[in-house]
Order: sequence, then C-alpha cells, then structure tokens
Amino acid sequence: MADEKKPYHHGDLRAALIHAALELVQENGARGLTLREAARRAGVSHAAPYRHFDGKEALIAAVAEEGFRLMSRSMRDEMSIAGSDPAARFNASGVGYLRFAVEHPGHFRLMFSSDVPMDDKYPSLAAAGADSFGVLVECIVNCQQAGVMRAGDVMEIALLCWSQVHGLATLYVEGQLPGPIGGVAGDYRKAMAASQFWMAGGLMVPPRDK
Amino acid sequence: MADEKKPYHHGDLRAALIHAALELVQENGARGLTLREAARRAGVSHAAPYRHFDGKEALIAAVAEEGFRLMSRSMRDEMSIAGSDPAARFNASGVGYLRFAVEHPGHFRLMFSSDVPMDDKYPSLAAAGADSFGVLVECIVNCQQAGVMRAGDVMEIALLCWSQVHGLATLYVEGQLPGPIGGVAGDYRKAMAASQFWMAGGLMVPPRDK
DNA sequence: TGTACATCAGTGAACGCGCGTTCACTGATGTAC
DNA sequence: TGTACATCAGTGAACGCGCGTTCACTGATGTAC
Repeated sequence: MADEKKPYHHGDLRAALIHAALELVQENGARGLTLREAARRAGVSHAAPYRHFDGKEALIAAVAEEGFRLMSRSMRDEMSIAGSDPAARFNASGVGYLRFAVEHPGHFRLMFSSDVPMDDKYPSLAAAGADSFGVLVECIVNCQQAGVMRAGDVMEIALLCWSQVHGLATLYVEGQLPGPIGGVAGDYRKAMAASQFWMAGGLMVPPRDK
Repeated sequence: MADEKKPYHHGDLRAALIHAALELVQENGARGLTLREAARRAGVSHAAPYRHFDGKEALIAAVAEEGFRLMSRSMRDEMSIAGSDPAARFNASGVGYLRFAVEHPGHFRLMFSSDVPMDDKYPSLAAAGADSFGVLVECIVNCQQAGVMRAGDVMEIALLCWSQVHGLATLYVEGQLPGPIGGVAGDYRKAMAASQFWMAGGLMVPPRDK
C-alpha cells in the first residue's frame, strides 16, 4: 500500500481518512485525532481532507457513525448465533455490545465522548445511533411478548439494560477497573453471563411483603 | 473577589487553580482545560501554576482526586440519610453516586476520562478512587451479612452494581439519552429506584428449572 | 526591636510546536460534439 | 477517433492561534541573631 507508486488520485480517500482517524483514536485517544495526522497516514497532503469533509467535526461524525453501524452489526451477529429464543437473543445483544467495546475500545470511547457533534447537522449519525438502540428495544419487546420479561415501559427498561451493559463496557474500556474485576469485565461473555444472572433476579433477596 | 486590589501573593492559588480547572471542564469538556486559561481565571500569570503543579497532568490528577473525594462524600451523605438498614444504605450509595454525576457532570466526565493519569505517580489520586469503590464494597458486604443479598464473590457483585450505576450516570452525563429516558435518568432518585427494582429481581422472569 | 539573608510565590518574555483552515494552483478525469 | 473544455481531487505555502514549558527576574515573607 505504501510501496505502490503513488497515483495522483487516491481512490478512496474518504474511507482511508476514516480508517486513519480510527487508528489515531485507538492509539492516543480523542486528543490524538487530528486532521493533519489523518491526512499524513492516508499519504495525502493536509489540505486534501477538505475535499471530503467540511472540517474536523465532520470527520469525527463520520467515524462515530461508522462505529454505530459496526456495533449494530456486532449485536445482530451475536443474536443470530443465539438462535430464536427471545431471552437468549436479548442476552446476545448485550454480548455483541460488549464485544464491540472490548475489540474496538478507541472507537467505542470516541462514539460516546463529547467530541461527537450531536447537532441535527449529522442526521445519518443520529440514525445510526438510533438503529443501535433500536436493536435493544426490539429484543426487549420480543421478551415481553414471549412472557419472559415483565411488562412495563419499554424505554425505562431499555435504559436500565443499556446502562448495565454500557457501564460495564465503559469501565472496562477506560481501564478504570482494578486487576481482578478488570479481568472479569474483559471477558465479555462471562461478564454478560453474570449480569444476565443479575437481571434474572439473582442478586438481591426480594423484600418480603409485610 | 476580582475587585480586591491584587496582592502579589495569591493566598491559595493551588485551590483556585483546581477550581478554575473545574469550571473549564464544566464549560467546554476536557478539551477546554488548559493551564493557561486556568491561570487566567485565577488572575495569575500563565507561569504561576508551575509553582504548585509539576505540569498539566498534575493539575488534572488533582482535579480528579478532588472529584473522587466529593463523590465519596456524596455517597456517604446519602447513606447517612438512609439510616441503618443495609439494603437502604446500599441503594443510597448509588443515589449518591448518581447525584454527584448529575450535579457535577463535567467533573464526573473528567474523572473517568482517559486524560487522568493512572500512573503510580499519583498515589493520592489512586487512594481517593479506591476509597469511593470501598464505599460500595462495604455496602455490599453489609447486605450479604444481613442476608438481604446473595452470597458470592464481592468483587464480581461490586462490578455489576458499579456498572449499573456508572452506566446510568455516564449516559446521562454525556447527553446520550434521547428525551424521554434522559428525563428518567436525570431524576437520579427515580432512576435508582428503578434500578433497585431491577436488582431485586423485577426484570426477567427467572427461567424455570427443568 | 532591627537587620541580613534565605526562601518562597509570583511575573513576563520567549521558545518551539502542531493545529485547523484558506487559497491559488495543477494534475487527472470525464464528457459533448 | 480526436479534441476542447468543465469538473473534480489533489498540492504546498501561508495565515493566525493557543498551547505547554522554560528562564531569568522581582516582590513578599519569614527566620536567625
């Protein structure tokens, strides 16, 4: 890729820039993501990106959007493997979420950082995010219909489920977990199994009705 | 404060810098935190901070450390209000965590960002973080001893509890939540009540033993 | 109580740096006739 | 098939900026005698 004699036109600079941006985020966090360095890695002058993105913000938006798409895919992949049982699929969506975070920590971090613009200026980004959330909602509705999850406001339940998995993912990805529990969280299948146990009511002893 | 005739010595520049740094993070995120601007706000030349901090990293560490202390206090305050019942205190620790995040979103964000150095270079920061975590662990142990929480590896349980609350806090603080559920999460007492319900086994219908 | 001196907490100029963005430009590509 | 021309995708120099950090300095404070 670097040894080819360089043609004047890059071919797919847009994709190359997104890819480079990702590497940068992975390596040095959001601070490491600069237009100039991304251009450098794509083997192109620092002004070239402006042919494909309005500015830095637009590049970040594109990276985040791709992230949500990859995450949705990861969730759906796990769900397919899980088969048709609604509870298993619900659980699998969480596994997919965690797997994405563990495998692409930098990407994950950027997606949920305050650097991504949440304007109406990037509707396709918003759509990609909504789609990921939709996968979870769909799982919950299916569980409710199958009678394996209590009835109740779907959004509220989704918030709790999302929080659980997102919290796990965040703490792991930020490296905030001390050794022993870092290991548990890093093993996303084990972590999901544990949280599934929790979700099934395994943690607290329900208070007796008086 | 700004109208006093300025003495040559500041008085408590160290604290003033931490305070200014916090404002900056609150206003413009981690990117907005610069030594020069913090010095500016403290009414002092841009070189003065070097009398009190080794460099930017040390300032960030100090800010994060203060954050963990405030968070621990918030948790303990709620626990005191909750009284002596172990389950109530456990729940209150979560309320305190969420309250801190809701009331100091910028501080919270910084504390868990990858900008805070997690070297051994800042042992008091590590200690402050460990103390916060210790509050949670203590609550869990008390619940187990009182028989209101299942026995089991404390660290693993702590990880799950922490994830739940941290996820809620993070999603809220990052403004990632769409309108309706953003409201639920923003009301930290309501959110904790909901997640408490979950923890008590209210979400999934436990699978029947075959 | 007064004085010499060390120490401490600030100042302000200067450094080098990499950044985002703009601009006039040039090389490559595609299309109309 | 050839040619003129519009369009597109890059280049490279230049801009202004704010940053972190260093340095020699000076004003204020405290302490020993």
